[in-house]
Amino acid sequence: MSDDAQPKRSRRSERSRQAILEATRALVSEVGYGTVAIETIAARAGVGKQTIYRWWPSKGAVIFDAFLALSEGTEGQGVVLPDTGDIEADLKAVLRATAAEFADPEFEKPIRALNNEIINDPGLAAQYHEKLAGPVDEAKKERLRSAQRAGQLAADADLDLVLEVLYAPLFQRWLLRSGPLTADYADALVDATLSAFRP
Amino acid sequence: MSDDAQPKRSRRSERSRQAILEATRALVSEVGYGTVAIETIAARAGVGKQTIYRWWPSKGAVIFDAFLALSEGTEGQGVVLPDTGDIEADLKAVLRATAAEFADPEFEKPIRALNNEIINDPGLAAQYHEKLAGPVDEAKKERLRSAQRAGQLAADADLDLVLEVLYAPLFQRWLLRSGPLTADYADALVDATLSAFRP
Amino acid sequence: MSDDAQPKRSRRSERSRQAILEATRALVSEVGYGTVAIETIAARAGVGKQTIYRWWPSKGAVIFDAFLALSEGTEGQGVVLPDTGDIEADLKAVLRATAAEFADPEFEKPIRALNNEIINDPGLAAQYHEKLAGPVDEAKKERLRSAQRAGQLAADADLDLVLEVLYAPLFQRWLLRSGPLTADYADALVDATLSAFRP
Amino acid sequence: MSDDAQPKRSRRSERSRQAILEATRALVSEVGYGTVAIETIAARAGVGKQTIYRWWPSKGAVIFDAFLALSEGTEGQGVVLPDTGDIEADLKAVLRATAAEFADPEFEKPIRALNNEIINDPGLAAQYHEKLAGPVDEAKKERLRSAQRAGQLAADADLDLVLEVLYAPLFQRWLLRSGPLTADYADALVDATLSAFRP
DNA sequence: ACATAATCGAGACGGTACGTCATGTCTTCTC
DNA sequence: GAGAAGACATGACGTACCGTCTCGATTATGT
Repeated sequence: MSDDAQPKRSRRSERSRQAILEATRALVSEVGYGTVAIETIAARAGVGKQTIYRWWPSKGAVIFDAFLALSEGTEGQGVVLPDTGDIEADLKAVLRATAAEFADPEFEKPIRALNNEIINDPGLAAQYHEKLAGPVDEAKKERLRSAQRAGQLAADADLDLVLEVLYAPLFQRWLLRSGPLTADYADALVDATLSAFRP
Repeated sequence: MSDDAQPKRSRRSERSRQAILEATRALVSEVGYGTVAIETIAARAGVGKQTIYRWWPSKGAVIFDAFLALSEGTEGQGVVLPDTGDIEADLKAVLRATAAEFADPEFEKPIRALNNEIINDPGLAAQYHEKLAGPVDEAKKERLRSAQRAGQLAADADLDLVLEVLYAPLFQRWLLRSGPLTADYADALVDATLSAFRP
Repeated sequence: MSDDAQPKRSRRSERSRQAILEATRALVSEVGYGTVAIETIAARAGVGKQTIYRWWPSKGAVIFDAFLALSEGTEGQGVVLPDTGDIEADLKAVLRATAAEFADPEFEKPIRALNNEIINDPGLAAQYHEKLAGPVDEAKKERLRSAQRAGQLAADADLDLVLEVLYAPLFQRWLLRSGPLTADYADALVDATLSAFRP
Repeated sequence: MSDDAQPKRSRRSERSRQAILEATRALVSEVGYGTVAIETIAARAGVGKQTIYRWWPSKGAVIFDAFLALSEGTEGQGVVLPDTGDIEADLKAVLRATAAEFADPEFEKPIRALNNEIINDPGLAAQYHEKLAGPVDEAKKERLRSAQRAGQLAADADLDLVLEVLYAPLFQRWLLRSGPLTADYADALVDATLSAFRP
């Protein structure tokens, strides 16, 4: 997508790349996924259409890269979850925050746009897991491992499964709009999960 | 969606309606969601475009109705889950079947198309919960209630939550392609869920 | 190009057709041939591009039709050349007028555009001879026949050849800009032609 | 066109210049005028686009130069027409040869391309008359002068006019495809011309 | 003999127009 | 009067070239 193998080899214009990603981010927030046209992105970025087609294979790839660049800037080099020693409290804090983020109408359109791309393009899904979800999940699993060491979680629990039981219901509710994303709901999910994977 | 209050009042052609829904189903299976054009549906159904626009507000609504009609035909009037008295065995059977269905490439495109509509259109989401998910979920909850009565599940468990913990991880794996949908995985989900909501 | 075989059969919009031809005429006069874009014609005519592509196979065909329609309107049903009985005087009058028309910068761009199309498209050339040049040439030949009857022109002269000897030098001078188009030059051409085909 | 006053001053690559003209000639023959793109010429010539833009002001200029170079190579330093003492026979031979050349489909596209440039670009037209048509016309007029001296042509005939009456009808027939270019036609033109300018 | 600057190949860039496709509306004619 | 057929204005698609603009990498002098 955005190769950095031989960084000096390409004559690609960094200026244009940034402008395109920035315009994409703005437009996705404004009008949502389906309505974003490549022509509009190009116009907004002050760039020829060909410059987009030259470097990205599809609209989805541009949108994905826009988010990728955003998160790269945001995270710095790593994500760490709070570790107060109380796994229940820590998870509830994190899950409540996630629920709140999902509930924020501000994030609605961009996150939906991103998910739309991932859902319909296996290639982007792979990228998503590698570049975006992967590091975050690893941080979460690190916190769970700490809980295992503290005897708050079964030592033999499959941490990927734990994460799914914890987060998938929240994600599904948000995606399918099948229920409210309240703090209570977040708490209930943590309770259920910890109950399922008790030592 | 397209139902009138007075069912006999409309001069609508049932013949055309069926042809449209059938053509929609076929085309979604063949080419996937994004590529289905209303023009193509009309041509395939041997119907004027206006006949589609007259009765459905959007492409999503047509696709949704196509599935709705399908399931109405399939279900007859109700869904019942097996009840051997062993909730664990019954759930594993059901969840394995669901996992297998998701894994079947035959169902891939239509189900993804349906979800696509639901995800991006709140109105369709509501319809989905009312007409499609609702009855099925009710059947599942009936089986869970039976388990509660049998003392295999906490009497005060929130059955909606139980269903989410059970199904959402499977749904998410499929949607985001984040992992394989094996029978073992289905079993693990049942185990975790029952462990979480043990009496 | 513009079939009139079954006039009632087509659902074609006469309004759009006229608007397109009118816009084409205007644009050709304004910017010349090479610069006229189909997009611009469509925009000026308040018409979708597809409406142009639906009815004309090429830009050249549109331009040609624009002129065709113009001349159909102009001519009414026939062209007649003056016949004072003096072929030399009559031809000089006509040829001077033609030279003056060619020299008029106002007609420069449109006529060059038309010739451009004819030169590069054999199909349009055929149409040109049938619909535009044909009737005019016939009128000219009628005058020549009158001169033959009056004994001012060889009775066995090939009238097509006479017309070519008379007009082609003028046309070539104009097209290749190889010399001035004066009244004297027109006179000299008439003299040479009459001299060549004297009885 | 691209010649400098001081021939040794320029660091221009003769190799590239030749490659460009050669590629242009080949492409014009293959695809005709309208379709030749500068990008294609550059690619075919193995040359950067800028090298073309640096030395020629327009596509027309390149095409024109391609022909100019060709004819310079062909002619050597001068053109001479046959002079057997019989002007009629000599002209018929020459005009038949010209008609045959025009009729040769091999020459169709290149000559049409050249004329296209000349017709639409006054600057190129001037160059054409000076560099290409001029010398040839001078040779033709030299033969006509010889005929005048031999009393086969009016001594006061305007030789430019004679040439036009002789050649323009042929040129026009070819350009507008208004008739066949036969040997008989060539003969008829010579007859008419000589008849017009008899002493 | 070599530094130095013009020229070269390559090709990315912001653009314009292309010809195609699908949208949703409107019109015409048929059953 | 609903329906099939399909023309219409609109507007995005992805492609082809335009003419300009860097990029190193050769040349080819002219001190």
